[in-house]
Amino acid sequence: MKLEQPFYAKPAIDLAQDLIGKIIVRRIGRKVFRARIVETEAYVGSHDLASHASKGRTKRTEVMFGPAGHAYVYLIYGMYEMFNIVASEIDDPQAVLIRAAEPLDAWSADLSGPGKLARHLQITRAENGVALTNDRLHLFDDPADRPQVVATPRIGIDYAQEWKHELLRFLDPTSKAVSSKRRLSGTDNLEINEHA
DNA sequence: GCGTCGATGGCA
DNA sequence: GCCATCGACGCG
Repeated sequence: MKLEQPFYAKPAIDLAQDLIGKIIVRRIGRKVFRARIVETEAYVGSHDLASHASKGRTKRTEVMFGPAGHAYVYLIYGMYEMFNIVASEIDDPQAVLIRAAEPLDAWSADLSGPGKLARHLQITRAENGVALTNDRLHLFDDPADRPQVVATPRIGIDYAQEWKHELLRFLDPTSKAVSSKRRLSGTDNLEINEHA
C-alpha cells in the first residue's frame, strides 16, 4: 500500500527506522523504477549539531520547517544531490536522509550511497518541497517485509561534536547495498532492533 | 584492500 | 571556508 502523509508525521528517529524496507516508487515518463530502502539517517532537530537546521531557518532549510512527508533535496560538494524526507510536524525541523537502496524488478543500478541513489533515481533540487504522495515520486509499504534494523553513528558529520556518536544511522544488516565498506565494522554496531 | 585527495558550487 | 560524497589513484 502507498504510504500517506500521516505515516511521516512522527519523530525522525522513529521514521528513519520505519523507512527501512519501504519501497521508493519513481516514475519518469512511462517508466517506473522501484527500490527498497536499506539505509537511512535521522536528523532530529535544531539542537542536533549535525543538522542543517542547527544553523536556523534559512532559504535552504525552509522545507524542513514545513509539514512531514515532503522532500528536502539539497546539493552537497558541488555535485551530489541528497534526498531527505521531512518528519515530525510544522515548525519542528526534523528529517531523514535516504542513504541507500536496492533496485527491484528487472532494473539494476548501484544505489549504495546517498549521492548515487539520488542520481540514479533522478531526484534533484527540482523535487525540493514536493509532497511524497504524488504519482511520480512516492513510497510504498510491503507488509511482508519487516527487516531487522541495526543502529550505528552517522556518516560524514565529524564536526558535530557530541552528536557524532549518536546512534542515528539505521540499516538492514542483511543488505549488500548499504553504503560502501561501512556495513557493520564490528564494534560500531551498537544496537539491534526487531522491527514490529 | 586500504588511505588520501581533488572535483565543484551553493551556502552562511 | 566549509561541506549529510564519490571515484580515482598509489601503495606494495
